[in-house]
Amino acid sequence: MLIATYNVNSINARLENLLEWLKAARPDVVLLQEIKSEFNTFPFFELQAAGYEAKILGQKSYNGVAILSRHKLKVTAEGLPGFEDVHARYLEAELSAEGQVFRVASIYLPNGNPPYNDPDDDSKYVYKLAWMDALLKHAGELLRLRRPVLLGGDFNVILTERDVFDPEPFRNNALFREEVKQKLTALQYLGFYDAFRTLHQQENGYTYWDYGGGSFATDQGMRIDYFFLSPDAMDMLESVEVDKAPRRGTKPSDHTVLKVKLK
DNA sequence: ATGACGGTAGCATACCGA
Repeated sequence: MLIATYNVNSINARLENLLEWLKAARPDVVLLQEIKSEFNTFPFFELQAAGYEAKILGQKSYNGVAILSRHKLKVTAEGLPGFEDVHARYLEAELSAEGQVFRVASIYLPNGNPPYNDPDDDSKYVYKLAWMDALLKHAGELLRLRRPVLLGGDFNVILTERDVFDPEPFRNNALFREEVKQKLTALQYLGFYDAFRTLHQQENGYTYWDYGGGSFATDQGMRIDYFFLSPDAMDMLESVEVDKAPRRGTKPSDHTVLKVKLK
């Protein structure tokens, strides 16, 4: 059972890249973020031809999340339960595979910049913190299912100093401020595991490299895409890896794929 | 902190992102 997460930075701009990667990697489930598409512009037919059913929470121009699957999906939440949101950032579904019932969520956590040290505009950072509080609350509810739960996506948080090429310029950045690091750490105190870091202590695990300045070539990236697994999912974990192939080709997303393999 | 760079909307240039 192979489950991947990928911030595509527009599903339509990335369709060729995505189809090529699906064909090569043959994942069972893919969590997508920043599809930048609403229902009527989403490439359902192309993905279906590739073998994938798609459920989406779309939005015109910005944001938007989707779940692709080779197994039948049942949507369990469109948007974070209990949180009024004007953005399409959370889609959750249930699927049965290999005699197990899984719960997966595709998460596009708000960026939050500029942070509230900018007196002119604190709204985006305040929104990010509120969004994370709602995620923590709902994550606790998901744990009580006692099922394998996989929360995957672009969390827009650099968890620790080793998760970025140079922590210094980011000290006051909304991706690296103490409050957001604490809130994502709290997800782990609840009982979720940072799948990649649990299995890999040495690799940097970067999943994002800025388009500019040759940052991919020099590996000046950051680890901001994650899989957080419930204990029941963790028991099934076989491997986690960053797949850099989608970041290499022509017209790539600025993110790449993170994938987990379950027994 | 800012800009480079890419995507979207829509037709020139502004907004968004991490």
